[in-house]
Amino acid sequence: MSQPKLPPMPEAPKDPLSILHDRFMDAMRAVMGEALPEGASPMLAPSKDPKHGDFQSNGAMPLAKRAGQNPRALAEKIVAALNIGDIAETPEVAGPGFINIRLKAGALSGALAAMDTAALGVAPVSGGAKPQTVVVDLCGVNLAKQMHVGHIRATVIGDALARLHERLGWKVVRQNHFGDWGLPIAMVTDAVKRAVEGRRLSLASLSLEELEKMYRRAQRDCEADEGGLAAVTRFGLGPKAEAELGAQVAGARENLARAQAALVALQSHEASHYAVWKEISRVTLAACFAAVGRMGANVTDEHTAGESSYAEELAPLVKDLVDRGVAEESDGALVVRLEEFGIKEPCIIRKSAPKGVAGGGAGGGGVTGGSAGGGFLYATTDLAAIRRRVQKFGASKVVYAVDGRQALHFKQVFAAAKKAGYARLAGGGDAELLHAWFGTILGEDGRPFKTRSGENVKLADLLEEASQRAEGAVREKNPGLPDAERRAVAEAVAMGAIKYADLSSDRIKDYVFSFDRMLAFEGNTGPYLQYAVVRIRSIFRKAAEQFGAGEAGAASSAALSLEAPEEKAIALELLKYPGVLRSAADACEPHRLCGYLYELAQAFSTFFAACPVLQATTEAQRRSRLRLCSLAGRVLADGLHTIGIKVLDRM
RNA sequence: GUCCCGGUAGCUCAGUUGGAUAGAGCAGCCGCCUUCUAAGCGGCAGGUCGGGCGUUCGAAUCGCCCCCGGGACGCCA
Repeated sequence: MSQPKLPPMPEAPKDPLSILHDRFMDAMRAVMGEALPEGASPMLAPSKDPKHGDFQSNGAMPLAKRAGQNPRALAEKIVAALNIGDIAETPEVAGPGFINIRLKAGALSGALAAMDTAALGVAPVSGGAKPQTVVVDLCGVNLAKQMHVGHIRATVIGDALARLHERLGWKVVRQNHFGDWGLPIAMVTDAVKRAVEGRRLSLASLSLEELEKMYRRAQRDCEADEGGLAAVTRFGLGPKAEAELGAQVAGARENLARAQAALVALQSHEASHYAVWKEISRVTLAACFAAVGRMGANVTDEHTAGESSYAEELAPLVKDLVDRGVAEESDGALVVRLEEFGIKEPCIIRKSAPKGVAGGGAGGGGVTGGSAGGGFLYATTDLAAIRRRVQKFGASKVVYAVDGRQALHFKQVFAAAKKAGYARLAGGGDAELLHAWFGTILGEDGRPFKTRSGENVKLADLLEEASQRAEGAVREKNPGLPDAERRAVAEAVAMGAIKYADLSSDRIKDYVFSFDRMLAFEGNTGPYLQYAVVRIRSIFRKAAEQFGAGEAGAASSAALSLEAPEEKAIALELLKYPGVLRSAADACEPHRLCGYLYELAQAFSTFFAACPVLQATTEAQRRSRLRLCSLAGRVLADGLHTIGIKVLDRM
């Protein structure tokens, strides 16, 4: 068959959209000459309604507005100057100045064949040069605490953003910013250490449940009810109340003092404290990696950088900021002022000196930070992290998958880092610092998702429940599956359902968590997408049975004929893939990819119902359709992999 | 009080630098399995895009003012 002549394609094939874009720019320049404004664009987009062709250009209208011309007349002029006869029919001008373009059948199949490569038409961002580095901050667990629903988003969104960048050829460094340092950590370390010494606890068999209880208790035991005591004394509520509160306050003060001593011991790596802390850390992370691994997120020990790993850097960092005049004193605290960034609230990097005991805070700077001030704060650690990520890891982009409530904090830290020069790139300019924030997971009552008793829902429990529910569903829908495969399928379906529910809506919004909806397996869900892949793979199994093992191979180079509207619709959908990936990564919005994959799956399902593949009327049609199935299947599988969802052969 | 984010069909959500008749899914109703997995497909019905004013050929989208909900606001992380 005669393929249309396309412009030379050295590396990645040019998709019809970028070809059209170039030709339109030429035509617009020809029509407007010098008057063509700087950022002018043909504003090409896929048409929403097939009646309006395959693509439309909306650029003539704004152009006419700025030039004070009649939009329709300008559109006509652009069309007259347009040279796209090789790939498209003569465009029509419609309405106030829309230009509708219909591709020639050969151009569509040619473009589709061009993207039928291992890379699926996706060119690496670096364009063959040395890949750029992006750091993705994700997961964010805390020592001695179980993961709960709140960690789903930081993990799943962060992992998806990392995968998106990897897919586009970035070098990705994942960083699990582990909350393993500071006074609260010292409290629980001290409590565990004493329990072990008192033989009430065995270090060898610590469980995270126990640790979490001890963490809460230790914190409570350090909270002195000073206000209560003052009130009791002032209002003379009796010696008994006074004595009870007095004892509470005295005990709390003692506990606090001991925790502060423990912090000092930890900072100097004193052996007995350090060993206990290390073991608590190990137990916490083991549980974290188990849960995260079950979800298929790639977060392990090598991606984990505890706050403790920055402890030694904080005092020199603060000194550096003071020496260079970046930080200044304010009410006894050290702050970086950010008015020049339009931020009123300064970034506090060291507390004012406490009246009584020294120490405390994230870094416990009261000890290592010298006598001039109090402890460091989490902003201090985050500044050190930016410095490490940009200057040591070489990141030109740092993405934080962290709860939206920290938006102001990150605004401050990003600005402070730039002011301090910690985000400066080797080649000049600052690294891009991006807070890819997300909203809260809500229960079906519209309030933050909690158990009936008001506790946080444990991540591990939630994953297990999803898996159980999915297994029931799989048993019902496909009773023929062997036990082992059924469990594997249920597991993949359950995790896919949870992750897709999280990724498929705009991350910035809160979303309502519902097992029933995500596991209904209907409509816009993870299982629907997995199912589309399963149906495609099933076709290929049957093809091998009916036509021999070589059939798939024969189809892979078959001529594509896109006659049925359902075939054409898939083709147009497939061609969007590279652009969607790029836009999702640029905006750090995985839901753009999810929406696309859902539309592709829908296009496939419609095709599946309308166009017999194995029962096609001719061998040529069968092979063309098989090739279309193959492409759809590979894009779906690639896209699902890119958002971290497993693909199955059967379900 | 200041600032940030939301408000789109009964419910859950999409809606690309302003573009054509605002789209899906669920729930409801009507069809479709002797043919590749019906976890599917086709169709019907469902909307003052929170409200108002403005900008213009054109506004869910941009500007201003309100209303409602959530969140953050210097020594917690």
